[in-house]
Amino acid sequence: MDRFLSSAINRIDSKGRVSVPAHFRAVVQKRGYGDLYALRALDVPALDVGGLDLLDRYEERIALEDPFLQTADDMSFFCHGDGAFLKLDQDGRITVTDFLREHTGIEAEVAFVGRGTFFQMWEPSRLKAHGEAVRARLLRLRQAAAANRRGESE
Amino acid sequence: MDRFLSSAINRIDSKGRVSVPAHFRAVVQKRGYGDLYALRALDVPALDVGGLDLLDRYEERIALEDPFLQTADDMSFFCHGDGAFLKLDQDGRITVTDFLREHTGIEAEVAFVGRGTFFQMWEPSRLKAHGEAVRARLLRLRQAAAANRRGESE
DNA sequence: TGGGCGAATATGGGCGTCAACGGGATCGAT
DNA sequence: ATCGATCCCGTTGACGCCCATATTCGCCCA
Repeated sequence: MDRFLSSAINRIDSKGRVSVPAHFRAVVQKRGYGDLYALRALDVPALDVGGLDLLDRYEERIALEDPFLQTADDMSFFCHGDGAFLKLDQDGRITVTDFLREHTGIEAEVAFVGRGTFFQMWEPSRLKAHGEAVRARLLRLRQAAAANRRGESE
Repeated sequence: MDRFLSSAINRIDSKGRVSVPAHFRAVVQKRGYGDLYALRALDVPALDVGGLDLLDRYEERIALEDPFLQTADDMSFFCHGDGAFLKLDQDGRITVTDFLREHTGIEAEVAFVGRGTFFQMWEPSRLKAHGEAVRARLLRLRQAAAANRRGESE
């Protein structure tokens, strides 16, 4: 398996370390990621974590912008400057720095969520709330679509 | 790694010196930069620091301007005249001169921010404010794009 | 089908190394 | 002689390395 799938919650120890789920570590190795890179997600209190190829996508996008306009600068600032390296120690743990805690609200536990080509880190209770909100939105969407279809057929 | 990534905050000592993050120093060496060159960023209170190829970028920009107009002259003055060399001592520190403090408001601490091909130096609290502004702009961009897509599909 | 064994994983903590930091010593220019 | 810049060394604290323990889960066998 070469994609980040499913989720897990792990505890942060007294030294501020947390184990990355073994399954994720296997994917990291299979994909040949040396270092992990974490970005603060734009609209949710979560971190997007992946290899450096995570940046490639952003850099391609930036290349489409006029490099002398503000937007290109903002994008570069966001992906180059507002990220952090997560170094796996040889037991497969990373240290949770203030940089990570600030954006996510993480304190004692971390929820790891697979997202295919990358994974996310959440504060568990916020993840739960977010998950419920996502389900509610999708449900409304589905019901709205059904209502439209009934309306059209009349 | 050959790009300037992530960020760090370091203290200025009583002699006015500050350590350039070890990770950045490694990139400097890998890129073969002898001296570092610092330019005052145009629209933010930050310094753009990199090798002399940093100038290439600005010179390309100037080349796009009509040499008979004032803008080209202004730009040349800005990038050729308004920069400073930063010499790394053998512990990897630079001295923070008034030239650097003036434009940035730096006093006791320096925030180093990777930007891919170069890095920036900020006064930490100003960096924080700027970062939030950038995120807000990017979020608006994202939401505007989502609204467009909905609009098209109707 | 239930119990127990063993491997893999999560977790806790001691220890060495390195980077950031502080300050004395040296050199040179004014 | 003084000031400033550079070198050099010692200290400190954070982080990575290593090993020990615990807990979970799957597997095998009775």
